[in-house]
Amino acid sequence: MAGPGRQSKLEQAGGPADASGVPEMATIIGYKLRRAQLLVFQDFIDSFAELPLRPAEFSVLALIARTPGLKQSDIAARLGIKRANFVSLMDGLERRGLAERRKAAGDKRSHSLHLTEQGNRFVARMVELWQAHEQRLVDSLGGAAERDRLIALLDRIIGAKG
Amino acid sequence: MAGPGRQSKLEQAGGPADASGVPEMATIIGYKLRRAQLLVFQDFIDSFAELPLRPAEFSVLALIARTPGLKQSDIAARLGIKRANFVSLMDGLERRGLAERRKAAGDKRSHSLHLTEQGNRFVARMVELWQAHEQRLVDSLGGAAERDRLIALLDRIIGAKG
DNA sequence: ACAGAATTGTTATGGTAGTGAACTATTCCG
DNA sequence: CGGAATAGTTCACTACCATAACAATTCTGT
Repeated sequence: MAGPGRQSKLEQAGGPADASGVPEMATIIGYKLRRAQLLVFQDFIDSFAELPLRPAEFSVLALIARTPGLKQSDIAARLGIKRANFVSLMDGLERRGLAERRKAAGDKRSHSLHLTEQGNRFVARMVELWQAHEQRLVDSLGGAAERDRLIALLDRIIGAKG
Repeated sequence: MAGPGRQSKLEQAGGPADASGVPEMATIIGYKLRRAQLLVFQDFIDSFAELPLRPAEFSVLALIARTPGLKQSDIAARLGIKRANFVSLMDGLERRGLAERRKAAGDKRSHSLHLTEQGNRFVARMVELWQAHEQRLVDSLGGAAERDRLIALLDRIIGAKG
């Protein structure tokens, strides 16, 4: 708690800190993470000016495309979306004719989710736009190897939660 | 656009994709970034249950502590906060007696921002709690070297925007 | 010096997400 | 069968972010 004079024990968790230990924002993981994420999402939004599509909608369509027939709760849970919030999201996709709820076979409570024909065409174009966006990111990182390293590091933070 | 049968040109930007090119969420940079950021912020919030303090407030206090006397617009701009939204944020810190607006010397329009005495004590405790949080993150990453690698990769995405 | 442009802080307002509680219909289970 | 659990939905509430407008002040060019 005293003034200056010692400097050995600093630098354990945070990066450069001033005499009082207050960290510089540039060295804080959460801060950098947030800034990077906002920029990536903005680039995503810009990339999809033509469609348009928000990140959450993209993830829902991609998941339905890969695993059609899952019920709403499953899709929502896999994406970390509360089922209450998922309703209006799915309403929007249905209103646009991209996806649809079907009465699930065995369970009259649940809906199984599928793409429509139009949804399939939409997803094809969506994937093209996404690839351009993702390629831009990979380039900024310096290559696919760096992309993999970044994903691996983020996975360590995310841990078992997949 | 045809069916299966070719596979050479895939894997340019995105990771594993199915036959139609739809990416798996686990390989998407923006998705992982968002998930990791949400988890980090949640851990931050939990770490500050005792104070309590939100990430944006933390960043403002840390910046004022390191560079007292800056005017509102400067602090807001450095943190990427619109000055309109900064007002209520600063109101809260002032109401809690942690920071204060002083009439700037040369310019009667602007306010220079400073910590109060209580604010200094608060920041000292805040830094302790933050270090525990950050240490937890560094541990999950596998060490300080991995932290540095992550920051470096995120900086590539952020680019010149600091 | 003075008029017009720019800056600072502020208010008001709207949009978008995300949360928890409560409700209906249905299914599960003892 | 009857109570507990589940799926989807609605609702009220909050947090956050953006834009536009405004008053006070400062800057700038002539």
